[in-house]
Amino acid sequence: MAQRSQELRDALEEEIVNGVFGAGVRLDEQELARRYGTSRTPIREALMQLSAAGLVEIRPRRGAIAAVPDAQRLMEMFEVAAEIEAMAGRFAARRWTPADKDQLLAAHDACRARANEGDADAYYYENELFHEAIVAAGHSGFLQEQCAQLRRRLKPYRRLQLRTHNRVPASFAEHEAIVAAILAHDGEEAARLLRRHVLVQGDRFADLVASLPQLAGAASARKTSSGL
Amino acid sequence: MAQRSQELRDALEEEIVNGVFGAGVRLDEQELARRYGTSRTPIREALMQLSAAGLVEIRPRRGAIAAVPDAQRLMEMFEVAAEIEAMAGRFAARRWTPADKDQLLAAHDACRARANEGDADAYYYENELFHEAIVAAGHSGFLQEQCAQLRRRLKPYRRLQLRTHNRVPASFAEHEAIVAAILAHDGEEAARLLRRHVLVQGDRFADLVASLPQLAGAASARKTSSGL
DNA sequence: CCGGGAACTCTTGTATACAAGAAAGGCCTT
DNA sequence: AAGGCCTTTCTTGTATACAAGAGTTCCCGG
Repeated sequence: MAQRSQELRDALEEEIVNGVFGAGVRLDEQELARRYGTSRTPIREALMQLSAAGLVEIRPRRGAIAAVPDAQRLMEMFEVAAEIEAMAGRFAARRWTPADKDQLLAAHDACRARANEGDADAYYYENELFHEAIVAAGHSGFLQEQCAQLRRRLKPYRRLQLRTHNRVPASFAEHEAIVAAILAHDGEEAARLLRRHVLVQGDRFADLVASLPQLAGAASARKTSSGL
Repeated sequence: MAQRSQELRDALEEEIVNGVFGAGVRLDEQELARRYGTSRTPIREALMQLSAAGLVEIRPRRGAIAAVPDAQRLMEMFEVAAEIEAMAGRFAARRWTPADKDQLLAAHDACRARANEGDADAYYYENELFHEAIVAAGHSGFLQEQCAQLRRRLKPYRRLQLRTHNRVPASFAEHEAIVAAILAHDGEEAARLLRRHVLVQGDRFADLVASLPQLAGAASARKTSSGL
């Protein structure tokens, strides 16, 4: 059973990632403590963890602010995410086992079902499982953690992408090719396809940025100075 | 001027990364507080940050233990590090500016000088700058941070590698090819070369593991913190 | 002689008290 | 009236006090 400070960390992360706090908003410890019905101590511990994860910036003696990424940084994150997923695909192509194959195909079929229904939100969920299946087939716990962390931070922006551009049919078609490459043990091809697949969302990102005032004006979100 | 808890975070990170605490050793808050001449509060906040960074594991109500990676995980980390550096190379090949080129060549020349002197430790230092120059040329602040974080954690193992296998001449030769590929804007080639370059250290890692009893048997929690 | 359980101890988790720096606002000077 | 300095207040950072769960030990029963 997680301690209070861990629950708070998750709750705060959720709120920050979902943009409940605007870019650069000050996170007052007392206010948060009141809001969550606890003392400042667990709040501080949660903020420390989030600071290490890059979700908040802590300026000594001057409080914590939500480190909402600006457009530039978001692009960089998408770019890295694409490469990391590609890496996972390369690993998966080399190392998949029959069990991994079953998982992958099951996830792929689930995507097909949701795609045919045309439900973007449902597809998004199955899409996540599909990508997780690829990562799992890579058999690298460390890579899995890195993926999960990055994915959590990009989650709201990704979901937005799928919905606004109605990418679902194209996304599913790309999945088809990715599965084929992985099962054929063609790591390079799988990596290339995955890179493009994930990056498409970032490529069109410039359009999205223009439509999101909160992002366009996010000049105050600065690089995290956390050494971690 | 960093706060106490930030200094403590760095100090503890340093000690953990350098293996002052053996694998799985319990980090007693009171003891650490005594040792650093402070109260438990900043210690706890430092541990929280390190937990988010993956350097310690916090088990609820049961204290924190040093999360020293075992051989398997270390391999995974090397593997991911290799891919990430490769990614940086691909970016660099696409985006380098004349200033980046100067930096890269300067770092490369410094490596040459140290390699000719045959000083492995000095070479190791310049080698780090060389790789940092590549990452910088990729012009992605996010990637830069990811690299820095991973590199810090692998640092002690990497240095060990260069010294024990006398890889310096080979390493420098590989640098030569990498520089050429980047300056020729050949991202794929740069990535391929970098992946191999970094991974060599991991490939031979099995040998190293066998020679380090503290790693080979790291599954059990031992109190001998006098290691290395 | 060994296993189970209850009391005890020790550590962690949380709240509160206190110290010290930062922001804000008023007052005095020019 | 404007600008700078001082004071005041508010927030963060650290220490300590307290609560509660986990581990340990020791006794008792089988």
